[in-house]
Amino acid sequence: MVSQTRLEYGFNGYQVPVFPRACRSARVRVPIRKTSGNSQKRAFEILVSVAGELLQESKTSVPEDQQIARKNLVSKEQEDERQSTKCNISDQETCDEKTFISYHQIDTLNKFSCAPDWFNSKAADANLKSFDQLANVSGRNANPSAELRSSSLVSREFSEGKVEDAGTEPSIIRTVKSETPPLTVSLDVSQMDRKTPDFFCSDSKASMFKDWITLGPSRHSDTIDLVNRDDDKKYIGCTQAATTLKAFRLPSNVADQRIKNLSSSRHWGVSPNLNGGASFRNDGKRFQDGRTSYSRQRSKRMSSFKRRGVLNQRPFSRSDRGFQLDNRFNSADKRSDGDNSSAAIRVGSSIASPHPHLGSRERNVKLRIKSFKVPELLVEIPTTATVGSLKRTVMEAVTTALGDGLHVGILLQGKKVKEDGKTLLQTGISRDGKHRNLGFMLEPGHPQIIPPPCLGEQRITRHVTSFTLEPETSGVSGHVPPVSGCNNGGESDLHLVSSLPNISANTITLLNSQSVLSIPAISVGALAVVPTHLRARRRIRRPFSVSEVEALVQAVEKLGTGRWRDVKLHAFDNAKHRTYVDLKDKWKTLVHTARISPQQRRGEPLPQELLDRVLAVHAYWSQQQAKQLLESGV
DNA sequence: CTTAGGG
DNA sequence: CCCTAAG
Repeated sequence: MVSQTRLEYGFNGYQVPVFPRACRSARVRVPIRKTSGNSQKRAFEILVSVAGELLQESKTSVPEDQQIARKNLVSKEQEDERQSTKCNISDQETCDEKTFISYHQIDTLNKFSCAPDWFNSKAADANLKSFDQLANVSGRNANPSAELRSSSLVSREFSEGKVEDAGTEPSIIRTVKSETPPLTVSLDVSQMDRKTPDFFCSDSKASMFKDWITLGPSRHSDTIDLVNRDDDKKYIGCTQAATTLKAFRLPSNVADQRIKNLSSSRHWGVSPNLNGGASFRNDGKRFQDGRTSYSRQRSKRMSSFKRRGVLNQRPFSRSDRGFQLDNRFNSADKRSDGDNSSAAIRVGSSIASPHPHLGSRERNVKLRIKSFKVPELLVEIPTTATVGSLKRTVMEAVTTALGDGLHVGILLQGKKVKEDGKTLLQTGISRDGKHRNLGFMLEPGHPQIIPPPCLGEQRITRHVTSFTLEPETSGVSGHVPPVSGCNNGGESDLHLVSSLPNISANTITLLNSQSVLSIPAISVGALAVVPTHLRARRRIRRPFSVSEVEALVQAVEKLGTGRWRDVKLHAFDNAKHRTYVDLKDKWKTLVHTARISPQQRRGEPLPQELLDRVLAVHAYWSQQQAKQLLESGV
């Protein structure tokens, strides 16, 4: 059985791995497995292709030390380049169910830049080469930092029918565009052929979400089955019936090195030259993988700036997940709902019935996501940086873009469907015979209009977004191997089942372009001014699943409160994203939840039995604590 | 680094 | 979830 590598994510020839968050942490292994196994549990991939354009060249010269830093960076990059040529993804792609790729072992970025031959030699390189040349030129002009704005083109493409770059300045982007047929994002299984360099480049060829996504009420429960239509193909997959698409992050061990060279920022602005340190943390690193680095980063973060106070008035505090909205959005004041501040997923929906003989109830709704758009990125990279670093930088920007806080919104005939509890039938999504405009949106979790933080010319914007499709999982996440990479507590009721392949293009209906507005561009001078390492990112919110709560309660029953590290070790050792502080916090909220009325509770409803246990356990250990206090006092 | 609590 | 003071 030939394996289809799922590591190859198109991205203007660059691969953009989008992995479940759990897979990002160090020592996490991601399986490449055949779909012949458990066909009920498949993973998604998102293909991201980002085109860009050269915005402007910075006129500020760069301090000496930065020059040096850049120099180092270059040499490092060159070294990386050399290594990267060796790696070949195909080495891993032949893995079977039992085969894992350990990102721990992989020199991550290099590996991910391990592209098929066509990539390393062909279009992408050519494109990037032009940037390189241009960069060198501008470098001579004492313009060490040119800004490259990577913009997603999908929206425009779709709304205008073609890609139209209004820009007049000769930019490398044009080169890129010319050689790289426009298209932005694709989630495509059938086109994953690595021998098809342009699969992500042409919207005709690479219909983005080639797979049908079947939305249908599960017969069994609310569990979402993610099924691939083709059992012969391989996947990087979750082992659970859950899917999560999130940004990839470096393994912490590599990260430390990388961070110095690469801007691995969650922010769109990426400036390796300024980057003196980590701009992100690895999950779990705080107390597990990087005992040293955590303190290092921590102290760095703390010593540098009190970031909430110094950098801006309210720089990113609550707005971590918010998009930077431009004026029209500000004035629109869509605070209540984030309809505007969303990236759009265009969906061709065909309410086809695979089984005409079945009653309408049992029919599945097949939905095809034609494409989706990634919010505009801004990338800054020194002109002395290598092509390879550019690749990586853009890649990181994109993966970061997909990394956090994005929710999926559903649009039906231009209207946002918010009733997560309703069935598709009730909503009308399953109405057969009529092709309805159906759209998906990537939207910030908590839409907020953020007043542009102005700090002279230093305006920072961060778009921390993610595309998460995560149904419930069955197992206790603390007990499942990280391989699953799927986390729980999906808030979406999406039932994603990729299924039948053949979709005629004419079944595709495009969204009303007014329904989905794109993320506005960020002003040029606004980004990449403040060193990214000064900013830390808030971790994405990951609601505890019922299973996790069960595990937590059980552990606390056994260990008591106040031993959160032990609790962590006992019940959540494998859940790298759950720190003992998290567990402690969760317990806190659990106790609170158990006390309030069910009507006031939010999130996935917890079994009353569980909450009762919480109260009982809490009472018990509180009493124990009191006793001990008394004894020690006396 | 862990705990405990406030935010 | 984040941040911090304390231990």
